[in-house]
Amino acid sequence: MSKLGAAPTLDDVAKMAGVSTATVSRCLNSPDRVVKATRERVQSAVDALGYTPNFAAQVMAAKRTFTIGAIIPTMENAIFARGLQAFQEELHQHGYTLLVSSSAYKPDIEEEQIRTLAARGADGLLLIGHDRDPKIYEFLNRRNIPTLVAWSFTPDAPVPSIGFDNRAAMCALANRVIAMGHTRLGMISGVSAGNDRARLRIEGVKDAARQNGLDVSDLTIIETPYEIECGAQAFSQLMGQASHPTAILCGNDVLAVGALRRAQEIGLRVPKDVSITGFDDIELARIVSPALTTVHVPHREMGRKAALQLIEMVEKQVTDQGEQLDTSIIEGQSLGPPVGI
Amino acid sequence: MSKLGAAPTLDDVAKMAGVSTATVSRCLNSPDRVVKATRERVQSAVDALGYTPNFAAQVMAAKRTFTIGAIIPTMENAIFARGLQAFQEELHQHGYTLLVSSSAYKPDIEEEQIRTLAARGADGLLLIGHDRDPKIYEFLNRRNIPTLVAWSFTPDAPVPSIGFDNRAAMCALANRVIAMGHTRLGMISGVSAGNDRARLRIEGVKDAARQNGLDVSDLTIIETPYEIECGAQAFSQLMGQASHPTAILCGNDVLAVGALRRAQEIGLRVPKDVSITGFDDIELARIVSPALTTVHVPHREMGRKAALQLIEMVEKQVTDQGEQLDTSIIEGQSLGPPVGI
DNA sequence: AGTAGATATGTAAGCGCTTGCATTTTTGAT
DNA sequence: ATCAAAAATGCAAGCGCTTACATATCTACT
Repeated sequence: MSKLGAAPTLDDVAKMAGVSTATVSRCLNSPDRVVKATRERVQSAVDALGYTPNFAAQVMAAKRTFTIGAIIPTMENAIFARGLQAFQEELHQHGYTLLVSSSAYKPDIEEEQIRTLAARGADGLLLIGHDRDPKIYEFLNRRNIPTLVAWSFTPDAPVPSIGFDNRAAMCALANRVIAMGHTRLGMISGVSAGNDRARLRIEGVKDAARQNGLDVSDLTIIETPYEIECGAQAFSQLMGQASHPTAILCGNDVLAVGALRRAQEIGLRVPKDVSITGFDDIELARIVSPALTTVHVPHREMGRKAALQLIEMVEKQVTDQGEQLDTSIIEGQSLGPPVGI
Repeated sequence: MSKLGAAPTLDDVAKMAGVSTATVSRCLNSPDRVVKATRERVQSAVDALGYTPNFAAQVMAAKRTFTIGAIIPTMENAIFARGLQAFQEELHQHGYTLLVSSSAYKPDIEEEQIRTLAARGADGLLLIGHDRDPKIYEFLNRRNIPTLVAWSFTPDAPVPSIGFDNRAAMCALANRVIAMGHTRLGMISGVSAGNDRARLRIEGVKDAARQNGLDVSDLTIIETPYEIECGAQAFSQLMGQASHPTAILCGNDVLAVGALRRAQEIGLRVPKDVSITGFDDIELARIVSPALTTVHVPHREMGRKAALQLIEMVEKQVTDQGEQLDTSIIEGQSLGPPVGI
């Protein structure tokens, strides 16, 4: 018997069952290669000892971890929660474990975490968005770690992606806003540096402006971290302008909720006095009143498909193109026609 | 040089730098035990090769992972997010990595995850609440894995805890409600089986009722999962009763938001027609209107202190009692005096 | 009964790292 | 210069597991 406080090992089980460690290992990993009587003897030794395989040792010997790493920008709000949950569930179905960490939208932290996950032997990696130092892609490539990007689909990026067209989605929403009669648009965007989703959503608004003959230079865009309070501040800033916008497109629902709250605080009626739109369609968007008009993103589907594709990449060593998912516009009550001028 | 696609090893670095693997290891782990010239030579080999230590091998050899595991009931809503974030930050400060998984409030999943984390060599574990199969505590004890419970403080439990007195906190809130003049109380609680927080909060409401001479058997309590929609349904159910409550205490803010939304959907004004209270003081509580009257829990402080204490348990092999934190009542606009009968 | 072929089990070589101990080199006091 | 003590480095034994290969045992025929 091993020392107290130390976990029982394969060896302990083997001794107790009167077989070799190889047999115990086989009982656990490919039971059909072991005759029933032995298997049962081993099983009861396992139970008696409360044996659990040592993960590190398994990894060393088998060179597989059945672990997938995911690095998301934040856990503080719900943007990634639903998609990640679905991702996790699908992984679990296939016998994989998910390791999550969040980078707080900081590129250097993300890089450190990618290295950590690599060191921990992640069989594959899920990252959010494409924008990052090319050296990271080199590293991943050299290490031969299958990597998939989610929340943003771009066909010819260094790694395949599964997501949606942020630019087109935001453009569609902006077109809807303009079709309502708005000509003075404002935008509260997330910080676009190193964030392709934010960058593309800005482009989408600009596309719509151009398509409708609006002057793009009239469009005021404020970039700010994805936090409710920041959305509120940006809203004040936009509305403080001499000729303030009649509709404000927000880079995501969190910012939109901040803007909405501030609007109500300063006595503006939404959408009567000002329209506000979001992006993502997180639960929050439907809870506030008026409910947000926003872009629905198929989070669960994205998470599930990302898991399936990543597993395929890991197991088959193939790399396909990825997949583009559709978004749709959710009609809330936060968008209406402009009143007066 | 090792095979392509394989990570460089200590050996590769050692060869390139012309030293032994022991020296390379020391360079990385206790640089002061190596003379400067050597250290620099090794460092450049490390850089040139893009070497990252293999985590599994480190764990096997050193028997330490510098990893702390945490199992929380859910990531779907924000209840644990802030506390966990603080926990993580503090761990990071001390060189530890956090491994999180969520059990979806299912005891068997939690047990499996505890075993998984143990197999992965977690140096310590953070669990939420005390209620679980005693066998789990035996297992943890046998394996000698320092464990701390958060979100609920109970002095004489199997493992130390850092949290607050759920019962007293809820009792204080209920007293406040009763002091407003409410006599017909309803409660929408989380599922109390295997959840001491939920159970104690129910007790807290009962305590307050008794203290004020109300008939406890009049108190209708509905148990339902912690989801917005469930809160909404429970609200309908409570208000459908012949003599419905004038104030509804919810087991947490998520349920309260569901109740609030349903109230508004069916045209009840809060707090004029019915008062609603929450628990936890998550961001959501302040966003809805009217803002919730709720119990503030010092999430960040709890997370931070949990990290510090757990690290101490891991490093010093000591086990102190834990700590009780204070809660306070946040005055929102969802609680008011009852109107009419 | 005898034997080829299949099936079950054992043997032992690593996987990449840390670390106690042995050895070599440096240091500094004589 | 000399030598003991201190500092730097090397050697090699594991850590607990998987798995290729070797060996033993069992089938089902002739």
